[in-house]
Amino acid sequence: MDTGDRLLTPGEVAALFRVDPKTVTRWAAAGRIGSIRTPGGHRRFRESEVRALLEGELEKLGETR
Amino acid sequence: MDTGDRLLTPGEVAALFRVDPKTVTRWAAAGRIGSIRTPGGHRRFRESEVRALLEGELEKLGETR
DNA sequence: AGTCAATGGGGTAATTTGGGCG
DNA sequence: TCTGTCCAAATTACCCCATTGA
Repeated sequence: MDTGDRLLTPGEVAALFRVDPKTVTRWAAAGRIGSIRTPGGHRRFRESEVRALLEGELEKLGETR
Repeated sequence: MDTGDRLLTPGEVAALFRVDPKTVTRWAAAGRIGSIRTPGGHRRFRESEVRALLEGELEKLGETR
């Protein structure tokens, strides 16, 4: 499985959780989710970590998507 | 199987059923409806599941829309 | 170089949560 | 048993505009 290194933008993560991109930024600032910074200061998130958070919740619904 | 449907907020689900958002929260807490949590603790609901529940009840009334 | 969508930062509404009460 | 409401605290959404990314 090599899906672990792909980076997601704040907007992509926000869409997965159905929240505002700004909210994802706050999660990063609060340390709830790890984030990488571009030289320009924009945040990027590891897909593996986001998937883990999301699917960790989805499994409670009995679906594998 | 790809059930990649959107997620709904408590308020949106409440509007569909014409109930108070608090009631939707109780449904989730009682396991009557599946729910996932944002890292901040807010609930999100699967549109497909909500629709299924809603349509299922509407059919009992012989309604198509 | 120049366009345009997305992001960051700051500040302010709106929503959600959880408990308890009726 | 199920639902609506009041409350305080926490989380999230929307507004601005300068900067970054593609």
